[in-house]
Amino acid sequence: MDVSQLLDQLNDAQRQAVAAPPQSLLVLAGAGSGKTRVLVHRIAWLIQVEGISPLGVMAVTFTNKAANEMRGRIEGLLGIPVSGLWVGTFHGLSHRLLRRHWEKAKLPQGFQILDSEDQLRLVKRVLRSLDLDEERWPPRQAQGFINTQKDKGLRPQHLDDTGDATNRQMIRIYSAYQAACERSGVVDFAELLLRSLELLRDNPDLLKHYQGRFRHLMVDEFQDTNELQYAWLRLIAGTQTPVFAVGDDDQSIYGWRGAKVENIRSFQKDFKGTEVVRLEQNYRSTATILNAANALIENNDGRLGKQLWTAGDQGEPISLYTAYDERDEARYVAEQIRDWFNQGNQRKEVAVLYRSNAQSRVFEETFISMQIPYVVYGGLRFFERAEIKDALAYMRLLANTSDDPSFERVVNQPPRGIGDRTMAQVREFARAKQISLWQAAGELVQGSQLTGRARNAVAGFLGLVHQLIQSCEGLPLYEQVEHMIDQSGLVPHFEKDKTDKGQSRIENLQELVTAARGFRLDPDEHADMDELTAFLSHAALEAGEGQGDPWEDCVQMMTLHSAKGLEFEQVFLCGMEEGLFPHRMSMEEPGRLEEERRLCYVGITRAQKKLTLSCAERRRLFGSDTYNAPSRFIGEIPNEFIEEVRSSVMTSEPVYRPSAVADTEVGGFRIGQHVRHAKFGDGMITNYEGHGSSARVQVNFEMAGSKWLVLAYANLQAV
DNA sequence: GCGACATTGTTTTTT
DNA sequence: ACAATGTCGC
Repeated sequence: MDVSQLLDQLNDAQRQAVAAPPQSLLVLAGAGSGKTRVLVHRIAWLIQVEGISPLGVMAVTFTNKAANEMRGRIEGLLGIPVSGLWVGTFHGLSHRLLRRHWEKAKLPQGFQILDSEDQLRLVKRVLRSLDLDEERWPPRQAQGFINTQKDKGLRPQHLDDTGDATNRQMIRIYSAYQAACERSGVVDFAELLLRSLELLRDNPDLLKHYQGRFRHLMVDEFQDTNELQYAWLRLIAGTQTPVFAVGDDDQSIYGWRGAKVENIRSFQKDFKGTEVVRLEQNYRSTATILNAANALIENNDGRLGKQLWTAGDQGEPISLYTAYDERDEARYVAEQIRDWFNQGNQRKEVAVLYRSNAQSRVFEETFISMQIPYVVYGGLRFFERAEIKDALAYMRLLANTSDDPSFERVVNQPPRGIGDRTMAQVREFARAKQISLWQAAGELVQGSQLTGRARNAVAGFLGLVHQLIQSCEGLPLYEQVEHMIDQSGLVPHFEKDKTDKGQSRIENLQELVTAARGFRLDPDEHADMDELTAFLSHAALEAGEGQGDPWEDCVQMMTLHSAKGLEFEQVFLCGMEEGLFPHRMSMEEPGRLEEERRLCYVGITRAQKKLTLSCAERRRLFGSDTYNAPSRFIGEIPNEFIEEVRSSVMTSEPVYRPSAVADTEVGGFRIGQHVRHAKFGDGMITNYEGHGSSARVQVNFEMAGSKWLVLAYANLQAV
């Protein structure tokens, strides 16, 4: 393609970024400002104009989807398939390095990847082996601790024993967990990154090789990087390689899982001579929507600063619907969508966005009853289904018999009489001799420790896997999967469940064969792997699509988090209520509240033409009624952009609708009332939920701040 | 090994 | 409210 064309399609700021001299650059790309476009054009520019070989470019993203899209668009732009260009996720690229240099990384060649669920199972097992009570040491907390440490680049030996008993125990758990991983030849997600970082750091020749190879690094969604990812980037970049980082501090919504927006600031210090380019022209939304978004985000402190603008029209005002309850809210949205569709628009151009997944239910019920097709994003994905994970565990044992987590998973799945008793013996034996469960089981069967029934059962399982290994030798991947499904006994086992659940499990197993048949080795991605290992890694790193039928014209339903990066002509932002959004768990801390606000900003900026906000006066949540005030975020949008709407039809609501007094009164107190508490002093009731003895009120105390109190115990005095 | 019953937690999610 | 675990008795 003609070089000049690369720049022709861009605005000034975009062009400045794309054609920048080869130095580090920070692109602050507002929502809808053509971020991916700039990234893709920059790569094309480097290859075509700067004469950089595709081999010299690495582009890192967070999701596989983003990586695939980027690769596709680069190839579209250049008109040829680009091989040798490393485009992938942090985890995918780390994985690639580890497979290529498994020996130097001190990993077994057939190492397997644990997803979060596998990891949690393993943590539980480690806790049991340390004889720790799960009540006192919640597995999830231990898992969180381990991942947090790894995300900071810390190994157990780096952690200080602060003298705190909890901390000491956590370090002990982390150590034991890590030892279990090493013995089994498995790595968790964080380990992929940390291990590859250590690989490069501890092998200067390797590091030099990769630093020499990659002449340019590109990072997408830079605001979402955590400490470890940023350290990984810095290591690979070294002192010479320019990094092209694209991000938006206003769209940082993953702080809760370790993302550090601060990395954006550090970037300018860590990479000397970094230029900053702001992309502020928005090509997505109407001026009204953008102005609302700008006004909202102004309420956050410490932003790098950005003002989105558009050359387009004002567009329609933002609608605000205040519903009686969540059913009324869903009904209103459904009607609006029906009208929209009847006016000749597509349903798939409409998104219903909410803060938490539980909110989707009412919408689903309403859409079904009104016969509006919809898709919900973000359920269980294909490779995460229990039956698929069972099947994959068998396949993993074929690849690596010392994979203890997989052994544990299927040793008695389907049930074959190997109970806790027997497994306890096997585990103990394995621990004593420092060998894998597989080896331990083998030796126990050989020896005389196991008796009659248990011995037969274990021998049966070992024989089954042995036989699978032999019969799969040299077969194409999908035939291996077929063999495994035939011989494992999983199908007869699931057949016992006569419900459609059992039926669908069997269908999924069939689907796994299809997936295996369709699996193609990618020469870049899977260079150092056999077909089975490549397939298993693919399954762990790319869990497959959630639900979603791209052919049907469906309303799109998803959480605000999963909406990031997407756009729709019409967007409904639902459940705009204090406690729900901002979520109750994030309301107290200023930092977390700001993240909620950014989430709202993300939601608003998804809309191209029309945005509707909705909230409900009463909402049934966790079994009891809650009465939430409208979200503060609604108030942060200037009134001039908002138009309150009423339902077009009379609802049946008045039948149940209690009087205003009854509505806001509980146990003799009402919202707005001033009360006194023995310990917290004076305050005002701002909210309540539940009835009778379980009724709780939220009181904003003058001195002690906002608290939820159970009315029955709080002994509040009216002031 | 399975079904019945109790307990528990319930923001967001990728890899 | 409700689903997803965990526990217990046969």
